[in-house]
Amino acid sequence: MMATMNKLLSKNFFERPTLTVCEDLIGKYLVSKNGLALMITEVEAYDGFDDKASHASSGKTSRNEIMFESGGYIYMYLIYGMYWMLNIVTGQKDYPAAILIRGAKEVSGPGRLTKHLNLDKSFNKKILSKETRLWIEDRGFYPAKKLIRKTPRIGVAYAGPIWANKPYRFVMQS
DNA sequence: GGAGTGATGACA
DNA sequence: GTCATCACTCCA
Repeated sequence: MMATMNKLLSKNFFERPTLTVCEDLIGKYLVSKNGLALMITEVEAYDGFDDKASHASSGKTSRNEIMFESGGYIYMYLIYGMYWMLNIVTGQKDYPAAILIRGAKEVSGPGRLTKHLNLDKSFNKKILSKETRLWIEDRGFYPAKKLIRKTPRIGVAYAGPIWANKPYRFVMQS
């Protein structure tokens, strides 16, 4: 009988195209050093210079500069003065892209997720790794692609109809 | 349906 | 320096 392998995803997993990484992230485990491991079930892509819903749509700023790095970095930002959003940078250097982790099997909602894992600004610009105390593992679970629903992103009406309606949200059916 | 909350970015 | 905005959550 084969033992279950928990494989820590390496940086090159995140250096691929954002939408591909989104689909592959569903069913992976977000693990923190305090022992919590949550199965990722909902993510959103923010991809490229032209994406009007992305923080990077108007160029590089001190807040979003980490989005321009190569994949595997953590981008944390505060929203509505209360909630930290956890994003994983994707793609190649100088191409701004990231994935918002919106929910897990055990915890739904991006703000609740970070509160549950005690994630805040201190994780910003760090790389996913055991040293950082936050990483993502492949635990051998691969959901059927037809169980991954693609929908428009949440809360991005400000981006205008074209970008608000892009099917950039990936949700695993429960 | 509506309020809370404060860092950030745009503009002057 | 000002000020509007916001990749959300909770309570009614």
